[in-house]
Amino acid sequence: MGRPKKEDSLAQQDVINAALVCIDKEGEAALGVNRVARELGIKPPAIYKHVNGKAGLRKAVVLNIWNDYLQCCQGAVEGIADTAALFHTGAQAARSYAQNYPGRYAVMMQYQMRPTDSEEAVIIQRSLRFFQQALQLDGLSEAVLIDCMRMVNASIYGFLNREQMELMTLSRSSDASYEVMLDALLVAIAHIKKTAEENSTL
Amino acid sequence: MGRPKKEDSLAQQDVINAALVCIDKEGEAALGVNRVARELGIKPPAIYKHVNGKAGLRKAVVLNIWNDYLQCCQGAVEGIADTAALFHTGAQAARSYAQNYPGRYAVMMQYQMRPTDSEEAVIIQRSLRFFQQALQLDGLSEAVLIDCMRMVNASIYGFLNREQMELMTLSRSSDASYEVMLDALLVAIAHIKKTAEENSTL
DNA sequence: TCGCTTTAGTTAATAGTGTTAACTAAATAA
DNA sequence: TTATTTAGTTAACACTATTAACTAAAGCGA
Repeated sequence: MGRPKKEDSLAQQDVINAALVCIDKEGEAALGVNRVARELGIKPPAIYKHVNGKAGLRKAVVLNIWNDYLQCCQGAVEGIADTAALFHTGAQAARSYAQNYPGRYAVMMQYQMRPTDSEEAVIIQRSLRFFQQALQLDGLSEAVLIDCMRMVNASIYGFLNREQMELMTLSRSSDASYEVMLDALLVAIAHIKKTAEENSTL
Repeated sequence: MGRPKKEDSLAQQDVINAALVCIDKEGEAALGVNRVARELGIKPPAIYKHVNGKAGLRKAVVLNIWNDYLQCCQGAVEGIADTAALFHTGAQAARSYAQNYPGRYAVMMQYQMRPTDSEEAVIIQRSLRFFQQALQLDGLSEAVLIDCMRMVNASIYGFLNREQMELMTLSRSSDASYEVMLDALLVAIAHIKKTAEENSTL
């Protein structure tokens, strides 16, 4: 049946890679059909043979970035035993990624993930699991676990976002503020666990 | 000299109001020259007589939303004395605004504020002052104060953002998680203050 | 080998965005 | 009244995303 593959023709991954180049060079706004086609040296309509328009391009690129990001973070914490060290290292890895690839980070975080989409749901699960395992929140009730995860995710995401928005202009080093926040979060988690235990044994 | 004002001609505030209507009806993407002109019943180029293109429109609308938002939050905490109650009420007001006006909140938060711009700098100062006074962090060193403010802002901003991204789909009530986080943040702040004191008296 | 089919790419066209320039008409100030 | 100012217009241009129709090359089966 016809023409299944040719060696030098473009694959979907080539389109994604070109999009990443665009994003790294020019930021989130460079993620568009026309701009990426220009990068590939083809005309815009040809992209539709590899990806489903702008929406499909965005989705494919976002999933790719998320996988890369999670792999980075997972790799950074490999082999660490101590909980606090694990958490700090993971959080630092996340911040490093955001600083090394600000465009990718912005694209990834601004994308509205849909738990209804099976591929995106997998990523959501993996990303939740990352800090969950880093914090070793095992023997907890469902509600307490969720509360802790929501707080940690919100705080770290929020900090990195405010930093990317260049809203950390005050004299104080943001590196130091981040470390202070991570320590404080561990205390906050301990507090959440403690009050939950108290309420359950009343 | 000519024609200073006419009663029924459009003013800049009319353009901003029309933009707010668009945003409330259709979300952040509706903030554009063409869409707003349609809402006003004029042709797109006429908007340039009142506002400096898309960038000027965005800026004017964002400043307007920020003022409205801060007024809302300030009004909510008026007359409250207890620190914890003040913080909780302020944080709840912020969340209510985000829930009542998701489009405005998205526009406001995605806008890259520039401390170099005098009008935007005023807003940044006011917004920082809000949680600072709500937490009554008076007798602290500059560094500790900044660390606390950065953590609180990051956590609250992050939580509201994750919520708007519809990433709080788990069974657990997000209202409850928010309350738990606010309590935990107060504990975290106390911890930051304490360790700072210990380090300074070593 | 010859053709048939598939497919990556093309051109052309449509609809939407933001923006500038040139013009019109009305309202005011002199 | 006359001159000036200005809110709005139309026309045009440069982008964006997208579809339809076409081209040409690659592979499959005969």
